[in-house]
Amino acid sequence: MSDLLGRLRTRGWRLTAQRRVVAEVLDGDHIHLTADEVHARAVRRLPEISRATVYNTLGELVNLGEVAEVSTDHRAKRYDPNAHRPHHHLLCARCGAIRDVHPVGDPLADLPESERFGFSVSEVELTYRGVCPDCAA
Amino acid sequence: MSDLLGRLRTRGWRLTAQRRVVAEVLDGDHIHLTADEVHARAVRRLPEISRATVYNTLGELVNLGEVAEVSTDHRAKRYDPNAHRPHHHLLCARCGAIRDVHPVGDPLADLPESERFGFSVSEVELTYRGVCPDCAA
DNA sequence: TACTTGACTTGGACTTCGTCCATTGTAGGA
DNA sequence: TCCTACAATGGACGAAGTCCAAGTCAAGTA
Repeated sequence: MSDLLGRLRTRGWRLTAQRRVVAEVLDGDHIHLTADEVHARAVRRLPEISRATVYNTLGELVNLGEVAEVSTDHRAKRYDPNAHRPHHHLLCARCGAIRDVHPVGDPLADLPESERFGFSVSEVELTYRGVCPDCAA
Repeated sequence: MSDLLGRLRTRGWRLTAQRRVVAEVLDGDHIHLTADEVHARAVRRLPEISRATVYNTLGELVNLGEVAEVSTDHRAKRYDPNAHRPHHHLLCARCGAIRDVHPVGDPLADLPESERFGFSVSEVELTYRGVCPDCAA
């Protein structure tokens, strides 16, 4: 995620105050925010920024592969700035907390040809569910 | 899923026309329906059934472990009556089609203790994404 | 069989998350 | 500095899902 802005500029991204702020918010250690949380934090730095712009910008960042969307069932989608290092997610069924995890092995290789039904499979998403230490206490 | 109704009755479920219809709809080969699709099909058999009842009933079936919820990112949740035989999903990024698949190996075992961060992990959900033969054509 | 009661259903209002669009603003090249 | 195509705005809209007060009914009891 570092030097995200530089990378985007070379791809022809027009650099506006709003986009800069959204990128900065994601770049913090506030990981896995919802769009509304991103908006709330963005507003602290740029009070006039609109929800629509936050959604637009997040959508573009996802398309560009700079940010990953995570659907957790816990209502709103979350945005994960750690899109460059492949990883999966571990989430707490009680409070919705998310952690990035790195399982060993390659789940893609575990899907035999006979189980692919003619699909060209390109991606795997692995979500572990459990109870986090705080909620277990 | 067979004899679902019998199983539910022994668990103290009150058997109403509405619940019976929802169970029947899921029991068909129409797999992975959204709540609205379930409602649409239920209405064909029982015109007065309300959306709220469909949502309630689906929620109960999920709690009882008879039906699994699948979040596909493609907007609405889908309901999978095949909850008794563990499996994962393969879905088409273009049209949203879903298939049940059975990868080899156990992804739970692939998450080392050091990557569990104190969570008690109990479940894994594995989603393969790709393009189905129809959409590739 | 009729009665009773607590569980179930209803439908409409409401909430949340997200998209759309016409208008206004502005980044960055000439 | 000026132009213009791209971006931002905000308010209306839409889809998915939840909530609730009032009415209904399954099934246990007599």
